[in-house]
Amino acid sequence: MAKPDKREEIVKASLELIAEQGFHGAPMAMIAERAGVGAGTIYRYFENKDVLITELYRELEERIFPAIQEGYAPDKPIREQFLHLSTGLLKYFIENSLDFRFIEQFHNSPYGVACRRDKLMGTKAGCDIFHDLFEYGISQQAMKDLPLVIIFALAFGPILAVARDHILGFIVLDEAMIARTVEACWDGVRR
Amino acid sequence: MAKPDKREEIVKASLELIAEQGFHGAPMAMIAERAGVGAGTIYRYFENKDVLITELYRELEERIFPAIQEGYAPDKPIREQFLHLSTGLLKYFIENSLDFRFIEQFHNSPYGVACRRDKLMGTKAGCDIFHDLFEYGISQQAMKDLPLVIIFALAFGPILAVARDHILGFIVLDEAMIARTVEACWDGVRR
DNA sequence: TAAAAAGGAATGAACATTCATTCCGTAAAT
DNA sequence: ATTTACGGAATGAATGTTCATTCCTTTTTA
Repeated sequence: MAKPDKREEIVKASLELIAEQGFHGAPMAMIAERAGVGAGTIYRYFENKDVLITELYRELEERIFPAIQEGYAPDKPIREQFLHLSTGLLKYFIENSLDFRFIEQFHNSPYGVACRRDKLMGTKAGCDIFHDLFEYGISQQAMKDLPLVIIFALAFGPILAVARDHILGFIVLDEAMIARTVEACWDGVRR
Repeated sequence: MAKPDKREEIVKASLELIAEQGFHGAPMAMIAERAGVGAGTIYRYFENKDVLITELYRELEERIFPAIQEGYAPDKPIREQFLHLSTGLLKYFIENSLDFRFIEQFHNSPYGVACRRDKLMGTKAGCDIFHDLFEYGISQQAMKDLPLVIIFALAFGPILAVARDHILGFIVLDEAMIARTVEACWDGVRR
């Protein structure tokens, strides 16, 4: 239990500190302290800080995509599917604000650009569900015939912005407001 | 002419370096070098790096808002006004990608949060045109009756995402595509 | 008791900022 | 007209701080 335990503590401490303070409010020494380990110990589990951060991001993705697919029914109408996935994503971010904050930091950093590129080029898995849904939606004329990148922007742009506003305390999103927001996103992409 | 010249060089160098490399690819020494001044000279014009960055942001805002108001006609229908302003914003970002990249960096940093807070609280000027338009649009039942923060998210979320994708080279936005994207944003906010 | 793991002080690189000095244009003095 | 004095602008080497990373010692495990 000792070994995986420490690793986990380190990852958790990194997530918290980076989410709360940004990359630069999270020096290795502080991560070590919060994780309750020595500074050198981190390097037994992660080659360097970059690897730690990249690994953390990977682990978050692995949590998120299964979570939002909960109860996903690929046979329902496109609109329903869209609402289901988008609502799931927004709720996940609201309920796991540390994850959201970290991911935002990550995307707005040198790491993030390479990652985005991989994703769009299809090199990387993860957004596949959305990717497939959008392609299907367009082919069925249920959604606007725009490049996928733009559909992604129309769908996720507002979701991320709203999640940010909620987490920063600029607004309180209850069930109803979440539903109305996601509906509005659908209005943006639907034909 | 000598005095404003140096200051301007410093601001320009900062914009370029921060936009291209992020805050951390822009040490003061490098800014000084690119500006063609000594490292100490920067401190004759700006108290410290924070002040330099904040000042730079302020100057950018002063350029942007007038630019997108070009030809704005407050008597046209709400839809037209929305399309005009949003198109202007998107085009500005595409044509001034350094500005866009810097602003994104800024918003995703400790500076940015305080700034957003000020904006939403109405403490800060700038978004007034949008603010007013949205409030009017809602009151006229032309736009969805959602909190302003959410309307902002629906309108600007996609615009910023699309500008980012264009600048990173994931897509090429021509006139037609810009128009279709902005129309889609309108679909998101309109009743 | 040997090997693996953990610890944390020591190291050195990167950085923002400072400050003693130089430079240069203007103006007073001769 | 030439020299001298002055003051603010500019400079960049020096400083002190903050980190990521290393390395050697101590502790735990097998």
